[in-house]
Amino acid sequence: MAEYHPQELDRKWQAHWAATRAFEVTEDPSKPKFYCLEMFAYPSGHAHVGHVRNYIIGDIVARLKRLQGFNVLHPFGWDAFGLPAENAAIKLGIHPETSTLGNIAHMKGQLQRLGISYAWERELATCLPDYYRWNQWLFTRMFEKGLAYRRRSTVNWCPVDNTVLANEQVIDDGVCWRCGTRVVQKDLEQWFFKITHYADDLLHSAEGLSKWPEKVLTMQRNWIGRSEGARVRFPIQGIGDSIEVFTTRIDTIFGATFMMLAPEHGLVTTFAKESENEQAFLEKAQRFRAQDRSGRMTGEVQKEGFFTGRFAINPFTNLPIPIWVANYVLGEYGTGAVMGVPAHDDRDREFAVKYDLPIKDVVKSTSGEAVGATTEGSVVFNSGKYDGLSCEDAQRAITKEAAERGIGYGTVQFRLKDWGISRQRYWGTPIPMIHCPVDGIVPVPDDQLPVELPKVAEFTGRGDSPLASIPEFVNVKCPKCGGPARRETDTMDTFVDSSWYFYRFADAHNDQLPFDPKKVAYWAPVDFYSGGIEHAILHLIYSRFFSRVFHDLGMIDHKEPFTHLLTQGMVLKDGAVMSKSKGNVVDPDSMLQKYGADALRLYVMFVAPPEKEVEWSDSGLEGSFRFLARVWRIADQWRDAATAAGKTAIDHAALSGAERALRRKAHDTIKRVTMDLDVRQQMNTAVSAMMELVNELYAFTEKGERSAQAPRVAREAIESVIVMLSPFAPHTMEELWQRYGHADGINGARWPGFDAEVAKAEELEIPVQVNGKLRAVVRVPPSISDAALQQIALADANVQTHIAGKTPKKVVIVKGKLVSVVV
RNA sequence: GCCGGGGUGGCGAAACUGGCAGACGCACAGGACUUAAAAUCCUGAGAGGGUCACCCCCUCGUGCGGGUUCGAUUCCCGCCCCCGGCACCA
Repeated sequence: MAEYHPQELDRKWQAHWAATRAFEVTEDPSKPKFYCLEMFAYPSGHAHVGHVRNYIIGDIVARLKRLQGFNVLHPFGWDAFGLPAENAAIKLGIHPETSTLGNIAHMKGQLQRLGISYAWERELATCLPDYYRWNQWLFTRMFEKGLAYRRRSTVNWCPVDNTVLANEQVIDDGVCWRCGTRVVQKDLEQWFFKITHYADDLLHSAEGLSKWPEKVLTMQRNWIGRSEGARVRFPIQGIGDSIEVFTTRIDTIFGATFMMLAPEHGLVTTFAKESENEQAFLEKAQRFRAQDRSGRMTGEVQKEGFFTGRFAINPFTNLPIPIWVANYVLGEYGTGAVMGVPAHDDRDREFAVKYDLPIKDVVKSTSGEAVGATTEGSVVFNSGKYDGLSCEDAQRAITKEAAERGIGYGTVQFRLKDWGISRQRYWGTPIPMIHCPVDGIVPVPDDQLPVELPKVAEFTGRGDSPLASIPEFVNVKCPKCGGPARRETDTMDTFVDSSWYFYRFADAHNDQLPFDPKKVAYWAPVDFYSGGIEHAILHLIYSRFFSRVFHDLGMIDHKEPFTHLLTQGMVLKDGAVMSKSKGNVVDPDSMLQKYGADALRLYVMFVAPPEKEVEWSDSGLEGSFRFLARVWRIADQWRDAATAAGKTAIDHAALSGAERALRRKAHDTIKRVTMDLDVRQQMNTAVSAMMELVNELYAFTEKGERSAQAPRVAREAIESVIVMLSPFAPHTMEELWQRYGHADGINGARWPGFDAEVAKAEELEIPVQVNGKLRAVVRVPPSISDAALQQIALADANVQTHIAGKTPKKVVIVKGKLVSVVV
């Protein structure tokens, strides 16, 4: 009897897979392709079981698809740029490259010890020049197309990390997403990607992402935030200028009794100059701006404002209305100015009541009552010739008039903003631009790429871009005029790196282009993508943006990069997400030493559906180990007889009852597991189905009557389990497969098929209800007629008791399912 | 406030199209094996009750209250609670 020693099997088969390059692939047009990908990893140093769950999920899918005959691309890489490495350099004096490459080596070892079937030859790390040069290449393409541009803008500045943060990186109450410090405002020249160019497409194409979680799509829709409305210009009384507002409620424009500017609005300084006390005016506006990110987002801040001294003319009533500066008007949304309609907007009402501004009702319900902010079943009044129109009709008609008069137009406004990508940091992709006093901004020519990161020795943590303090880096010749010029010293947001790495995997070593379009055409889009829900907006919108950019560059023919998205649930320990600081991290390596890789893999798949959060349980892991040992033992017990029995056809009719039952269970299990994995994506129930079959095998071995064909039937059942379980427990199953006489390795095996006839039950157990309550279960052959079934059901003693001599009013028979008697 | 997802035994969960609620596992209990224990194999178990010698039988039970239906964890209406996201976007 062979003992089950999983650690030995882990070593043996991992060495075998590496030696035979078992998971390396090339394009093969004769086979259907499957691109299986897990979100690549930030090399923090150590992966805990919360991280590895994702890789295990992906590996189950990859191995399953291989068994089903697909040519499977399953690569892995490293999101290797980023702040933590640079912060460590400042603190500990270790160069980011040293720590990053060290962390990568360690984590790669962890993944290999789990037996994840990656095509390691395609491994990439974004911090290496042969990757980030293509960020730079793409940046210059986007610059040429006007998709990358520079502008001065107010940015979120983290005083601890000394860097600009994207709006998306400012979380909760206006704090830095990494360090939790309160963000302040600062004006800087910044590079932007024009993601808003694709806002409508990103929104509408989301409808077609049928295999994405609804939750993610909703988050993206909210993020893009499309609003239909109109822009209208209000002339300023006394000067030739005007103020443009955006509104979704132009039907209420006759009720606009004041106007508000965001504190950032360009006219604020103009109005300040003509005020009595310019200094005080500007200070008040400045105070509002400071509230901006911090207080304003929590809703704690009260609505506040002050009168500018100027009036605008409502172009529809022709009445003058006061222009105020208000703290609740956002500078970066719409035009930074809004019309105040206190009767039909809750916020404006609050403001008007506070400052005693006039309130004029212009919308009422069809029955004449006051309506607040609703449009449904409402009509406008007090609105001149538009009186009596529904809100929707009034919107159309008033927009039309505004357009005809040349003072406005219907438009669509998005909440989505262009993506600021400049970072004043060292450990990122240098932005490939040169500032020339003669030629202005000049892109670095392709043949001078990559712009390599210099190996600076000192990290001071000062606020400036570290690259700015390296003269050899900064001082260059202008590519156009050859004169002295300065290099751009900012680096790119690391989300740039992760927005297209999945295409690079299709052609990871190309040194002419980011990828060969033909290779990407074969592999892309990604068929199965899994990762954390925390990337629902940022990474997954940016990637959709980049795929559109590549599409418009003519390099790919699809627009959506990920066909099927799975957001895996976190693994909790003691009710909390695992983290080093909480000290509740479960280290996969210690689990591997105790139970082997397969038990861990099986456990995380069995404990719950993949998208669900789970609480870590040592005894649950032990249970999975017990199951694998059980499979091992039953396979070992039958091995000699089963392999001797060969693979001759089974004479089903000649089997004993117990053998037929086992065979039925085996075929039914294949059916269930195939459905669960393929159609329903429910790995946990697939595992429990296999557990049932193994239990049945034990019962059969213990006491089933056997014919000469018993070993043949056992072999069929056991080999089915070996193959179906191999994605979950590849090391153990490879070993058993070999022990059952297969020299070719389980990679060469085929997913088992099932015989629907054999899988069918020989006898059905039909529940019988009387007045909706279960009263009996009758055993009948599947071929039974309704009439015969009814007769048997009614003949049952307990059924008779509950019918109590009455005549059934109705008998419902659902074929193969149940009999329901109504009396 | 708005949007999304949930609420089923002691615990993780399952129930596919409206058809035997709780598969499978964990923990627990009992038995076999053992000098003993561990491991292993087998058995039991939603709660309550009846007959209790057994086979069985009955009532209740999927957050709460209604409804549709022969029949509801599943569909409809109205609530409660939990988790996640968004939140002055005009």
